[in-house]
Amino acid sequence: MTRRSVGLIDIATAAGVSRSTASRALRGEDRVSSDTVEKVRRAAESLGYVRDLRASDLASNQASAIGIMLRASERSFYGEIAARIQTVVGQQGLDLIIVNGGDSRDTQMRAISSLLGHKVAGVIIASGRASMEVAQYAASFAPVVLVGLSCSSSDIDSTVIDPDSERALARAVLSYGHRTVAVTSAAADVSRTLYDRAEVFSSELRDGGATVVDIGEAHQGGAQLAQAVTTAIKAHATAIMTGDDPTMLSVLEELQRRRISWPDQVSVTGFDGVGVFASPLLGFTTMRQPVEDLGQTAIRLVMTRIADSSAAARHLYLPGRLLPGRTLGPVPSLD
Amino acid sequence: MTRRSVGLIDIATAAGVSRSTASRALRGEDRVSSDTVEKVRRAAESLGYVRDLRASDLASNQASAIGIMLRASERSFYGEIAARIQTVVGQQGLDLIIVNGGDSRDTQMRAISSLLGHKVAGVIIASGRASMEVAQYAASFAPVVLVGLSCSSSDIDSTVIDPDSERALARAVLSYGHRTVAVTSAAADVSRTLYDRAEVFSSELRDGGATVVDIGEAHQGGAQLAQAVTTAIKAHATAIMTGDDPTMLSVLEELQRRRISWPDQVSVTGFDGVGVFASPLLGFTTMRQPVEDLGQTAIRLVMTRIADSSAAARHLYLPGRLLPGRTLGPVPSLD
DNA sequence: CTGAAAGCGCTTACAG
DNA sequence: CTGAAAGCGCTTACAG
Repeated sequence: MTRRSVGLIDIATAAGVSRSTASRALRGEDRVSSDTVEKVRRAAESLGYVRDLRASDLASNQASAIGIMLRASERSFYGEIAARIQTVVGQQGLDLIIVNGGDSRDTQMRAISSLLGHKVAGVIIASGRASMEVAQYAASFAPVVLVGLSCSSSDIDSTVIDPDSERALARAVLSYGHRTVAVTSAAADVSRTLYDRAEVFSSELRDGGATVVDIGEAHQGGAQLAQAVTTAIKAHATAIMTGDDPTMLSVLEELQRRRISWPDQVSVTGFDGVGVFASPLLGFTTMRQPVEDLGQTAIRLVMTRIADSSAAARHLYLPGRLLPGRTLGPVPSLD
Repeated sequence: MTRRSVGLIDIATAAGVSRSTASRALRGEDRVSSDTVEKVRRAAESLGYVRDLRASDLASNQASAIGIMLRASERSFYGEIAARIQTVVGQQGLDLIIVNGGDSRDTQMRAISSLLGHKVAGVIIASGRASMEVAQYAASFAPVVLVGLSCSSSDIDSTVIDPDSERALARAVLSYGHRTVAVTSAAADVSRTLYDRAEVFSSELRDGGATVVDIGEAHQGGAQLAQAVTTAIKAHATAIMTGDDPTMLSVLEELQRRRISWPDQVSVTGFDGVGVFASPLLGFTTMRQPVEDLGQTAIRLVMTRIADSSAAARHLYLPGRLLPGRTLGPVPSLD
């Protein structure tokens, strides 16, 4: 196993031309005789040449990658988004550098700096915990787009599910007659996304005449989750709306532990509806996020902004799709 | 929004030192007076300097990233692995460049070339469809480790679940009395992993006195899946062993469509057991892959090999954990 | 169509 | 402890 390091000089020599010409031939520029191109290509092929992208990008002042910051341990929703983005980015002939933002402002700052150090053409941030300060910092160096979390910045694009879809889910709960509804929430500085979502749920529920019970964070699992469920039960909530599917699953597991059945005793809804959670077999009532669209839109936004950095920021809302499922049902009749 | 481009010269000037000194101060080398370090750091801070990693790596002949090739649309198992790897890589102060290998040898070759062009310190391949030829090619340039798929190459490390765990799952099926078992398979050139797994299942089942019915590929869904289930039923199989959880889910959905219940009419097993599939609420009988260990081991292997490229290749097998679930049960009694 | 030369933004012996 | 200079592997005006 030889670790060769064949450079441009090597193939230029082999082809009997200058480095300049070799470079031009390899990059497929015109103004190079087809003979030369052929010779150079052949030499590159046989010597196993692979262009050093770092040097190439440096010399030509280009970027061959775009960066994405996410939280490795985040719910699969962001993972799905990342997968779509990866595909689209690849089709554009770019590479994806992925960094783990982690939970704190500091780790996110480091992650972003790393991305910027690689001189990425643009930065995509996909994490419910993203710090706006970090996003703003990144935006002073490169085009930034937020996906899966909204913002109103004038120089950061964003794309996120339409709040109307969140409201639609709340209305679905109302339509089954629920008038005391528990809603999981999150501290704004922990997850802006979950915080906002809880707000939207709550206001829509109240508008529909329901009493909303804030049962706090439940997405952490453990004692907090048990506490949240207890609070919901004590308040005689007939439905529990969670901010994402994993939380819904945890709630259901907790209910099962307590021998409380659904949807006859209590209804539960989730959010995201990606992967397994969308399975009709499992029958979860949830809102499917438009992951494909979100991913593609994110790339489109960042590409547009790379092309024209002075364009006004755009904030695009994409509709979700309600998955009816079987975890939401009518209010239990008082016997 | 100003797109600044502050270079080493700028901060050297601001600090009143040479670029050499500025560079050294920023890199935290000794032999620099603490005054100078302070001045330079301050200047860098205030000017918003971010070191160009491309230039830095180029000049110092170092690599600041490692690369991973996977298939974006692959089952979540690989996604989970990637997430763990991302975390560990970050802890090592490296960045992760992720490329989509796709299905064909050609797309994989391009993906790998791109990684090599970025001069990554090592390459991790995590895709059931990975071409060995491509892996071998990569290995002639950088340390390569395969994760989630086995190989016996002498210059490519690998880490994968222990086949004993696959056998254990087959024995669990046998222990419930099943003697006619359907097994999904895959063409070796489509997914080496699934192909091998089907082989292991089959041989263990036969050793246990069971008749094995090869019902072909079912992980594609659609007509092929329906056909596979039909074949299993016609052969009077009392259990169906699938190669991964998503396939198991598809099979269950198909069974439900046909009003066939489990495990009383037919048992079904999956494989991977990550994320939602491990939920006791859902109760799938599957084998949990040691994703955390696989991810960490992959990094460890690649790091070791970066440090000593002449080390003999290591192939590490990690044990899985049987998740009992409720999709596997006793053979239905003949009424 | 091709080549010599300057330069991309850094690092690092070498000399002081 | 610090600086001038060479060099990392490319690209690209500029001149021919």
